[in-house]
Amino acid sequence: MKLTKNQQLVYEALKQAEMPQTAYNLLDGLRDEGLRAPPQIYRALDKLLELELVHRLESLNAFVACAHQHHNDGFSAFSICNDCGAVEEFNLPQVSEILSDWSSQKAFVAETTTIEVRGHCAKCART
Amino acid sequence: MKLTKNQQLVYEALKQAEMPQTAYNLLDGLRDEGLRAPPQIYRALDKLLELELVHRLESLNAFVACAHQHHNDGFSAFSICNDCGAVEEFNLPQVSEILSDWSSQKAFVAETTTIEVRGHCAKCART
DNA sequence: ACGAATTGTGTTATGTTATTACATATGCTA
DNA sequence: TAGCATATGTAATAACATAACACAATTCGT
Ligand SMILES: [Zn+2]
Ligand SMILES: [Zn+2]
Ligand SMILES: [Zn+2]
Ligand SMILES: [Zn+2]
Repeated sequence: MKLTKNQQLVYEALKQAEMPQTAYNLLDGLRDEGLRAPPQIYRALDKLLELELVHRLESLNAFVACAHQHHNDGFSAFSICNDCGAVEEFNLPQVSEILSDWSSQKAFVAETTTIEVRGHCAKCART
Repeated sequence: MKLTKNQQLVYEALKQAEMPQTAYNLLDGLRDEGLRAPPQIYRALDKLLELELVHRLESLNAFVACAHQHHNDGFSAFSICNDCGAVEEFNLPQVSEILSDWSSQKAFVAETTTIEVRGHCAKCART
């Protein structure tokens, strides 16, 4: 799967970043590369989300590169520290399983499932 | 627990509504009651969220009244139809359990956990 | 009952996030 | 090489959320 220039720029920027980035963060960081307007960022993000190379953190309005090799099941789960902003992506097959079962029962056709656990990371909780 | 006038207005509006409402939807609906500016809505919502009488649907930037009697575990889960916008709140204790275990292992202190399953409801998927 | 502290309110202005609309360009394929 | 789908650049605008300030109401200890 070949990414276009803007898609690569945004993807690389997200992989470099150690923290979630908003669209406007990304835009600021990529001005030198010639990106100048929000749609350029959002369009690249749309494609990357579709490919699941990137996830959107709904509760932060921010984006991260997928921490795993590549998945295409539409499931993602994160813990997010309210103090330092650290984010960790995790995968709990049991949870996916239970949610799939629930969907089947309800005849709901799931496309994407997002889990966001907000609180305090080990480091911040210690203080 | 006693709600103030604005909090009651917003809460009632959300309970009446059969669909998730954005803050600006609520504002429009409550102009006749004297509410005129976004902060009045957002402040009421903040309080209602804190009491968990209301939930925020992160992926929609919208709000719903809690479908359950009252819970205070910070945990909520929804299915959201991308076609008709219908939302269903559900509760899967097993999932809460697994996520709690994961948090414990990671020494992550969870405050609120949100699950949003997006896709197509039974009715919309049939067509 | 009094004053202080806290909480809620009303309002204006502003900040942040995301999309619409339209013109142009690029790459593929019939 | 014409047509089509996809990508890009740009300006303008829409949608969502908060900051800051003045004032009113409520709570609580004395
Ligand atoms: Zn991932
Ligand atoms: Zn932290
Ligand atoms: Zn609830
Ligand atoms: Zn539906």
